Amino acid sequence: MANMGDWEQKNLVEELTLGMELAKQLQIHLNVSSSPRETREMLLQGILTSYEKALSMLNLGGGSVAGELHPVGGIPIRNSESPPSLSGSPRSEDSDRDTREQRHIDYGSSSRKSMPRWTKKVRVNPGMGLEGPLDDGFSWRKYGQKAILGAKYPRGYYRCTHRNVQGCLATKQVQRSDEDPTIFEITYRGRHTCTQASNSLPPSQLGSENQGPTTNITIEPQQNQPRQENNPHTQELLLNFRRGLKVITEELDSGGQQSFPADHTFQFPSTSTVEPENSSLFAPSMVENNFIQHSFAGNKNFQSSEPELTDIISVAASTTKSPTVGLDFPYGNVDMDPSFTFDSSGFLS
DNA sequence: ACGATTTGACCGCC
DNA sequence: GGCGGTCAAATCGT
Repeated sequence: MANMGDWEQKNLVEELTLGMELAKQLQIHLNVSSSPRETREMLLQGILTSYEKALSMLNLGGGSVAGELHPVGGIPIRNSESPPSLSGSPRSEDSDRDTREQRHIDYGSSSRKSMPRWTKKVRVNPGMGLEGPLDDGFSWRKYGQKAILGAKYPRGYYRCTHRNVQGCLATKQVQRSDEDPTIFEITYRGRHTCTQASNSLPPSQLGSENQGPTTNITIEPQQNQPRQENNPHTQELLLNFRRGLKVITEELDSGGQQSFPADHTFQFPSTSTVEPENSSLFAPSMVENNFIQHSFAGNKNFQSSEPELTDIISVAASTTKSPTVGLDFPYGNVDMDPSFTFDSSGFLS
């Protein structure tokens, strides 16, 4: 606490640095005719987001400049910790993407002391399944499930698979929204300290936990920081980004530790095609239709499918494997096979 | 056989 | 005391 100011400044710098990096990438892409427009737009979006965030930081409390982050609960924004590094919303880019995620910064509660915590909401398309949103690129292991007072659905507790091995304390909670069963709130706590997780990069590249093996975006940590905290937030965002998913930050709370953005670089392969990656987990069709961006909130229709969704989620959450290209699971295929079962509770059975 | 999931019990905080 | 979160034994799946 004493140094909040420092934090802010640091985050601000990081944000701006990220923006600069993106700008550089964009510059490169502008010179490459083969560079897909989409990529450029994404980069541009990232830059804008970065600026918006930076401005928000400067205006602290002033509501978001662009209106992207809303502290939950309408918080007076205390700048306490660090804002997400990259959270912005890659705008609502297109519409269709399968899932929509929203993140929230949770500034206030510091229940589990010290641990940064951020929540994101993920909407899943009912008929299709899981996928995307839930797969954040990390390997999670479910260690509990509990009915929450007032909540219609139970909350699932997950921790990093490498907890014992590498002491990674990252955990996450997945809870389905009562209101809109298609929405799941995923709260992350702590950051990954494991070498990484699920995504798996080839050993040679280890050190970067990003999920970027594939397609569009890759983040590369600096050498100095072999294992940096993986801020799920960011990480996921990037993941989604690369997948073309829509990510909206709603709530975040970070305890501040990371220096994330500054060290990463986005890389977009010129041809971003979405690919193999999706193939394993996301069927193309799913990817495209998975989400309807409207809000079908309130549809009771979905309710019928709730169980499925939940299952899906849990599965996805737990499995969290990373699809894709050959380098995916370092750990073995363990996580790969979700065989979900449905259960009335709506969670995994 | 190994590792993940399930589920009731236990623990700590409000 | 109640509730959320975690532990751990039993169970399940691969």
